[in-house]
Amino acid sequence: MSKSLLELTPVQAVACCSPVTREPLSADAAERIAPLVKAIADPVRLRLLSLVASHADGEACVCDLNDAFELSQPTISHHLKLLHDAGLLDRDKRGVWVYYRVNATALGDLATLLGGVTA
Amino acid sequence: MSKSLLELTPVQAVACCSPVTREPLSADAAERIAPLVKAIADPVRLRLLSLVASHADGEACVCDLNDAFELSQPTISHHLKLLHDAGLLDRDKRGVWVYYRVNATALGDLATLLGGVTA
DNA sequence: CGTCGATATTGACAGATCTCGATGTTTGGG
DNA sequence: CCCAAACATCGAGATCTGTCAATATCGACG
Repeated sequence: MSKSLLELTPVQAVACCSPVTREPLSADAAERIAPLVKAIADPVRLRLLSLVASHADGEACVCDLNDAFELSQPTISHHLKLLHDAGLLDRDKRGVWVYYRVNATALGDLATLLGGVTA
Repeated sequence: MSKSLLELTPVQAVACCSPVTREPLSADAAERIAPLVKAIADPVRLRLLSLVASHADGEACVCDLNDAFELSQPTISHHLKLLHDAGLLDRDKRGVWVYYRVNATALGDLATLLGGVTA
């Protein structure tokens, strides 16, 4: 992997912030938050997230996910990587198969950040 | 405006849906939700939203917003249009000035949709 | 070992997005 | 009227993104 181990995933960089509606976001904070939002700003990734989240046992095998779309395997792999890099999906390789599961904390933080209402 | 009056803004098309984590999102629903998320998937637009939301009286004049960025006036105008088209910002023209205010319901719906946790 | 099946990575291309300068539109004032 | 100021729209250029085919990697199993 080309990414430094010292780097934070977008979601880690965001967990600290108060809701967007409370006080003006600094340019710096906005630059850190945007990638996280971008990660879910795509119909395929929204469905992937949703599929994994609502799957039995809370996890889904890539093979299942591939079958749910009329897209090539590399394309699904690409989207999963983006979600994983953002910290929204955790990955678990067991044998030849790879299972993804939602990082609920990450999603929750993001929702709180946006909502402001949701305490 | 080139947009039909019968069309829904992204946020209107989304308000009906249950959280992403509850059940698999249909391809159709995902296509409707994604534009709304895209609308806030940019650092400038996140800051604009935040600036408007946290502004005194809950509204901000474009002139104030322009001054908060080192970007050209057309660029800010472009981003405000995207947020407005998504249904996240309401617009109110008074004389020569234009005031934007956050559509709290829209933001709340979006947060709920993502969080699932937040009831 | 050699092969096969499951994922990931790479390289390339089309289309979307962000930004700007130039220009248009609307409103209030002189 | 005509101008100036506030904001929007247009057109263009550079960069980013989604997708695929081809290929690499990695683990299981004869």
